[in-house]
Amino acid sequence: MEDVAEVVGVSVNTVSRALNDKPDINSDTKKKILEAVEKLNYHPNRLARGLRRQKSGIIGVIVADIANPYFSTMVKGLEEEATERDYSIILQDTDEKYQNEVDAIETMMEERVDGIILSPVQTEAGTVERLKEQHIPFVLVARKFSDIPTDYVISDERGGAYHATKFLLEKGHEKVAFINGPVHNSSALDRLKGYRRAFAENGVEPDEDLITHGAVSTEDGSRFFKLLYEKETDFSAVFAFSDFVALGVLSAAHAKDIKIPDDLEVVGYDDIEFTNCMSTPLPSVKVPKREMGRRALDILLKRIEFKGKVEEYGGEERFEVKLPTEFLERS
Amino acid sequence: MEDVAEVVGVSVNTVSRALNDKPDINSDTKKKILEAVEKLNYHPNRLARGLRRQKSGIIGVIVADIANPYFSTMVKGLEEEATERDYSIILQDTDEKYQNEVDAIETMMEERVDGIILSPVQTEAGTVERLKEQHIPFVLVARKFSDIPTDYVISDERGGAYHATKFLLEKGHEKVAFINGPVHNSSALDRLKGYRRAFAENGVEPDEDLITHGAVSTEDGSRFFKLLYEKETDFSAVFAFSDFVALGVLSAAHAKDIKIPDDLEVVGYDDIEFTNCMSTPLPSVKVPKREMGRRALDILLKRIEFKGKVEEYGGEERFEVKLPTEFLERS
DNA sequence: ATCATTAACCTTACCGTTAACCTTACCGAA
DNA sequence: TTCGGTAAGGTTAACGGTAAGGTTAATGAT
Repeated sequence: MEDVAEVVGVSVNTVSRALNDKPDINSDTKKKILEAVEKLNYHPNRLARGLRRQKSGIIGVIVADIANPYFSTMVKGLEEEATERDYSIILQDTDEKYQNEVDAIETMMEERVDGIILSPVQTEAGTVERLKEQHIPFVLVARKFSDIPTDYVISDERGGAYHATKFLLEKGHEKVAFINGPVHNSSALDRLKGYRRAFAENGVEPDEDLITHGAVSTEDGSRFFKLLYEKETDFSAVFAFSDFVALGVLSAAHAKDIKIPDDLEVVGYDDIEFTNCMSTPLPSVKVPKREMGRRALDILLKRIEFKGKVEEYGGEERFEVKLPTEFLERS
Repeated sequence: MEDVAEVVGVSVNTVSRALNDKPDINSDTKKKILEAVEKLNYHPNRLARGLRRQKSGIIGVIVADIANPYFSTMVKGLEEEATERDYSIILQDTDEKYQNEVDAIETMMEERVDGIILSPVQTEAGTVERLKEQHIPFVLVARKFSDIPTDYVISDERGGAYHATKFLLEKGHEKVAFINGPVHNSSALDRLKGYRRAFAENGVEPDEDLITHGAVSTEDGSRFFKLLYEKETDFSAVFAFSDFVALGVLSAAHAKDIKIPDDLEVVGYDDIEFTNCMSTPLPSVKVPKREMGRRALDILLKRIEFKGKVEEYGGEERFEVKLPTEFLERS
């Protein structure tokens, strides 16, 4: 910046003002400065700016598994919105391990991020509590804690699961197995509620033995299906926690020569791109992943901008966004 | 830091020394300082550290589409390695648009990243030229420029395509259509070489009309397949640029009541998780995506550390890493 | 002619660290 | 005793910006 100032013959401060569209600057001078900036290929130093302004312009993003299209699509939305609004994002992946989440937040605090977007590993809630205590702006995405009030952006998991289950029940299946996600996971819990509601509405009780928890990966899907199948073959449909889990089910079913959808009907969740292209397409629940990312970032920036004004609302106002899901029948 | 210094009764410099494992510090003092750091919940400011050290500790990562598992898995590897080595990563997505790449690099220079990992949009090479000119450490991943020497980490695309094509030829297919990626894309070019080599080795010339370029998405796969099918039905197998493209082919074929693999045999590329789980699994080429990310970061850090010593090797030494691929037959 | 106003700058200090250099007390050797 | 060496610190300046407040010359009103 000093070089630019020297070339133009002004002080560094004037250069700073020119670059930040501040008042008190002649438009001719400004033009000259911008030209010099261009010619010298000058790039303002965001570290220095951040240090002085006490605002890094960086948002921390912590997800459970970036390799999963569910999260990576969300991150895509986040990144788009961030770039549009001149923020950078720092990414960390927890691999669903709580300790990694703790470490990630530590790093982000040192990095002086202006706020955090978090998809929490939900085995413990300590990190979220700490973020609250320390008044670091943050927004949860995809997952929430029902007993801790925070800003969050989720999708209508209950509704999605409800429609998926209802679809199967209406097709005449009475025994619908549910291979659900981990019990601590809020998505899994909400989907279970939707599943139960669909049954309740039909005046039937679901068979509790057909409800299992803990499936995440494709392998889990295969494993859980085999276990269910071996001890209780009395079900004609499976509602899987995710498309990946559903794929595991399909794969295991295929190995056992079970015909889809005649012998067994399977429904997934998340609408991962490919599930539509299979020879027997997998019905699934479409989740607005990208939009979730965008919204979360938007809310976070609101929090950051109005940080001082939180008291105006008694510090109690929350952004609790639930975006609609859509069941895709794929007949 | 000042607070910590005051509590312990030393100067800030001593605190700094304690935190950076520098010499000239008494171990008792150090212990006291670390305790105070803990108690006060002090987090060193990386902005200030970066400013002073002229090293941000941040790596810029630019990919073409983070929502694509190919890239997101790579990023997972990158992130793992970066976290292990105490670097943070800033992520930007170009959406395969060159202008976004230009902007992304601009941002990263302002952010004073210590180096850049780039999967270039290859419609233009200006950004890479500029990175070279400005001596910014960078490593290309997944894609390279054959006419511009740089560090890069890619996979053996030629070999992968060769084996995939050979597989089809050996099964008796003489007419193998190739629905390839964009012509400017180095992966596509290398895969084409592999495709040709397999033919050459068989003493056959591929039918040039069966080679098409420009497919990326599932929709492209469907579209290109339909076009090929309409004007020339004389092929019994398709080698697709990616699993996504292959899915599009399968989907379109299914719509035309073409039986897989009896009427048409399809092979994909990338080994995206799900392709193994379909009722007729899709043969594909396994690419060590995660490993590519890790290696690229490792090389970048070497460059960063030895920045001053490049001259020792005449500034000419390059890291040109080609990781092995593996054809998955999935019989 | 005098003074207040204002546009357009300049000066200074500071953001939180760390590199480089200086200080002090103590110890053993000459 | 005097001196050099060393361990364990302290002091200062600088990294590259920006906020806050001061300066200057021109302008206009009185």
